Amino acid sequence: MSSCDTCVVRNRAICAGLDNHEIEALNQIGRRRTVTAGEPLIWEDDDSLLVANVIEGVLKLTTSTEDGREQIVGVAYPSDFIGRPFGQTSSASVVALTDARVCVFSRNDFDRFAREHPELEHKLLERTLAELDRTRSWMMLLGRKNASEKIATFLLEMSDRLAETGCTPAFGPAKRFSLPFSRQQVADVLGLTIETVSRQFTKLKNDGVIELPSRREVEILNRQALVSLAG
Amino acid sequence: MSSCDTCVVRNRAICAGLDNHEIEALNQIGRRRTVTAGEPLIWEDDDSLLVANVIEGVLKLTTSTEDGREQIVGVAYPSDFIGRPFGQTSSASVVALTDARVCVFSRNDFDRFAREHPELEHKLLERTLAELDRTRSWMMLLGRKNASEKIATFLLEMSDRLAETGCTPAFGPAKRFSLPFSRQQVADVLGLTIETVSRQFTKLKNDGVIELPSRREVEILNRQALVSLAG
DNA sequence: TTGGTGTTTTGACTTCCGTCAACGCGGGGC
DNA sequence: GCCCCGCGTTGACGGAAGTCAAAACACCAA
Repeated sequence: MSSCDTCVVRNRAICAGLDNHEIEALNQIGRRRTVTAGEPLIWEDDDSLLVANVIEGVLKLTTSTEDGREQIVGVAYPSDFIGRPFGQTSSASVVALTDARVCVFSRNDFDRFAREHPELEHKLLERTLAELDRTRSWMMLLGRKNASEKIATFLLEMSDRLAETGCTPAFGPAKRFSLPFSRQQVADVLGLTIETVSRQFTKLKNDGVIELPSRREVEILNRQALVSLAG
Repeated sequence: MSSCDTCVVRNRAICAGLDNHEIEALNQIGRRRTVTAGEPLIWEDDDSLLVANVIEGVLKLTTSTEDGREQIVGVAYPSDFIGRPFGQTSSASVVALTDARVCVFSRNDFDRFAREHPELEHKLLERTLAELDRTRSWMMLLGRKNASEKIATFLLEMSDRLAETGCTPAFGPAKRFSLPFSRQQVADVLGLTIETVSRQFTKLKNDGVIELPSRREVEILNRQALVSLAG
C-alpha cells in the first residue's frame, strides 16, 4: 500500500492518470517531506538535485541579485510541480511560505521515470505551458502597471487562487482570505517596496474597497472596484 | 521528398529526433509560410488556431492592456516553437519583427500528432522549461532593475542571442550586431519609455561603452563595463 | 499584564523615470 | 538633388514611487 493512495492531490497533480502499477513505481523513488514556514527547499543556482509535488501549503520561487534585491517569480500551491527537471540548474530558490508538505524526488530518478511515462510528461507539459502563460501575464504587470493597478491585480489573483484550495466549499473567488505573504513578500511579488504596498493597502481600505481585519487577512468589499482598478 | 529535408532548423527544432516516416507525417499536416516584418501571425486571446516553428527571422510575443500599453513577453528566434498547444487560448500576440519564415500547424492537428509522439512532446517540454527559466529571469529585470541595469542586461542578452544565429562563424557573444527592435520595441521589452531607452543608449555611447553606427546597429566596446552595469 | 521584538504604518524628503514638446536626422520617393 | 515623413534624440518639468526615519501596532513570552 503506497502513501499515494491517500494523497489529497492524487487526482490533480501530474501523477494523475498513472495506473496503480506506475504509482507504485513512482512511490518507490519519491518520499514525503514537510517544510516549515520560512524553510528553503531548493537553492538558486544549485544543481537542483530535487523536484517535488506540492501536497499542502504554499511556497515561493524567487531570484535574487548579489546586492540582495529579491523578486518572487512564482508561487506554488497544492498539486503544483516545483523544480527543474532535465539537466539544467534551477534558476530560482524555493522557500516555504506556510508549513508545507511535499513529495520529493531526486532529479535523476524523476527524469528517468518521466521519460518512460509519456502520460506523466504530457501532464507536466500542460502544467508548464499554463505556468508560462501566467508568468507572461505577470510580466505585463511588472513592466507596465502602476502601483495601484498592481495591488488590485494581486488581490484579485489571490482571491481566485486561494478559493481553489480554501476551506469555503462555495465556488467562485474568495471574498475573504488569509494572505500567505508578509507585506515585504507582497512587495517582492509586485516589484514594489514595502512602504508603497502598505500605502496602497491603506488607500484601498480608506476608499472602502477592502477591509483589513488583521495583518494577513483581507476582505474584499467592492470587487468591481478592484476589477476596474486592475486595468 | 518532404520540405523538411532541406529545413535549416531540422536538427535544432522540436522535430529533431523524429525518423523519416514521422517527419513525413508531420510534413503532411504542416505548411510553410512567410510573414513580413510587422505582420501578425497570432492574435492575443484568439482561439490560437495555430502553432508554428520558426525557421528564419525574429518574432515578438506581446500582451497589451485595453488602453494600449504593450509589453513584449518573449522573442522567438529560428528553431523556437510558438503558440499554445493543448486547449487554451493564447495569452499573447505574435508579430514578426523581421521578415520571417515559419512552419505552421493547425493546433488540433499538432495536438493530435504530439500526443502520438512522446519524443516530440519531450522536446517541446524541454523547450518550454527553458523558456520559463528565461521568462523568470526577465521578471527579475522588470521588477527590480533600474533603467541602466535593464539596458545593459538587454544588450548582453542580444549579443548572446544574435551570436547563435549570426553570420559570424566565430563562437561566443557577438561584438557587433543589428537589433531586430526599434527603440519603441526595446522599451516594450524592458518596461521603459522610448525616451528613457534613448537617453540610456546615448549615455553608454558617451561613456565609451558602446558605439551606435546606425539606428539599429550596436557595437560593444567594453563588454566588462556592461556586465558590471547589468548587476 | 507587561515588556520586548519584529512587522507595519505613517511622514518628510528625494530621485528616477515618465510626460510633453521641440528638434534632428536619415532614408525613400519624386 | 530635394523634400517629406517617421523614427530617434534632447530638454524642461512634474509626479509616482523609492528612501530614510520614527512611531504604532501585533504578537509572543514571561
